Amino acid sequence: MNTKYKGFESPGVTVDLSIFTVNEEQLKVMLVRRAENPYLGFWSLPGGFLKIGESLDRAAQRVLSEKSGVDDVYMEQLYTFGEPKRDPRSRVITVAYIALIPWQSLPEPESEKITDLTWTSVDALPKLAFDHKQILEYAVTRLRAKVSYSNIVHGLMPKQFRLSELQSMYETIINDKLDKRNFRKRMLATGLLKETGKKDIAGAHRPAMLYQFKSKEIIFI
Amino acid sequence: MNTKYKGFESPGVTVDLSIFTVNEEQLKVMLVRRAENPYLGFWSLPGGFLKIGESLDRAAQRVLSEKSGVDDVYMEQLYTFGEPKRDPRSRVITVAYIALIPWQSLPEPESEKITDLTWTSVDALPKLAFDHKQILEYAVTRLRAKVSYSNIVHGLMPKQFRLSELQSMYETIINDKLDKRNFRKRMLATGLLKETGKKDIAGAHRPAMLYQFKSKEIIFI
DNA sequence: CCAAAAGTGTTATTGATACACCCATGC
DNA sequence: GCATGGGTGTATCAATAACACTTTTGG
Repeated sequence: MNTKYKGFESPGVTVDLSIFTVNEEQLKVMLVRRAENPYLGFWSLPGGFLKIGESLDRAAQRVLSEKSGVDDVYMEQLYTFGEPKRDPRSRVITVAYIALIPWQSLPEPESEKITDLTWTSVDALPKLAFDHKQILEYAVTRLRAKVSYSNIVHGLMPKQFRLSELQSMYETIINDKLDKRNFRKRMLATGLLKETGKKDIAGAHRPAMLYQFKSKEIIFI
Repeated sequence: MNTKYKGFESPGVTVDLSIFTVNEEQLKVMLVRRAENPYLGFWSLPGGFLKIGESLDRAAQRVLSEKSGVDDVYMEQLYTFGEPKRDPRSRVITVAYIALIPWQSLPEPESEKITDLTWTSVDALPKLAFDHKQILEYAVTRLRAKVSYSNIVHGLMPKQFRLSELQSMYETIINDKLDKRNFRKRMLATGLLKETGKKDIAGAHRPAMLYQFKSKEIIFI
């Protein structure tokens, strides 16, 4: 039931998050299984109602933190979806956000929760509740576009990484191969990276220099 | 007063529009004078409450049409602003839109309305109600950015125009001078324009070819 | 003939792309 | 010594930027 506000019926307001990570060379998104109607049992984007004293960003942070157990990750508002019939119960508009979490930052899942939360490749999505498929497609489009004109991948990388890992991150998201020499040249030319002095000695091969981003800033390139 | 929805108090939802036009080589935005509290008498962005059966886009269209008398112009969602204190009465979130209207498409203002609606240069803004200054700054930033990587200026041009008028439009928005030869070369190279065959013979100078956009599509360049 | 805006090409610079081999390590 | 990934430079091509004069008209 919607209620009157200043003579206008007031819609419900939610936030919904497309929380991305990259693992096993796949772009994955967090889905949660709905525990109530409508769409009981369907997978959906994590979300929740806006609390009355809470900013939109803060509501998104709250949902992120509740579901992922992490905080202090890259997040941005995506778009606001407000078709009248998008929620069959009553009028609900949703402010969609994108969040990025490095796979290495995710806490181990508690085994009991494992059936109602999952990380799914964006190329193998199940049926989703509401208009969440549309929202997610929009989020993936934005993410893919932004990768090519910003250093937004920062939000998906661990603190320290090899350049080959960074390249793999780009390749996974844009779904294309890049030239190694050109990639390294371009990345180092941005001046956004610094060597850590450490070397990664895992594996039977020449050790790799580890890099990190100089700053958290997301910059258009 | 906000009211409960599913156990959550539900905020009010409005749409607010930054409606731009260009005239006298200035980027101008429509402001309306508030006729009620809060901010009685202040200038503000045109806006209104979302009606319960209405999509967000449609609400924005309605406001646009009511205030400007035009329809069928370029419009896009900008961002959703939801700080808890942005409206002193109670919780209201607003979905902001950008709209572009060619100056030539605007109907003549009726003289009685002239005191509560104005087109103001974005470089000479009065104090605005609510957080409308912040919203408008964000809108201007988006518009300026988008001009350089899309043909969004289409939304501000009349049906037919000289290339020098198109160049002037770009220069006004990005607030910089462009090289005439390079500009014309680049514009024609996009393939988005076509000659109309007509010539503009106004003024004591060589007549100019008139061009128009082949399609309404906004394209990233 | 003068003022005003229209129209037009070439060169230099910069950035993007294509491409193949040697290096350091673990086993 | 071999398999694995790390690391490096040059040549070509494409896009962008800089730059000045002639043309057509009205008055």
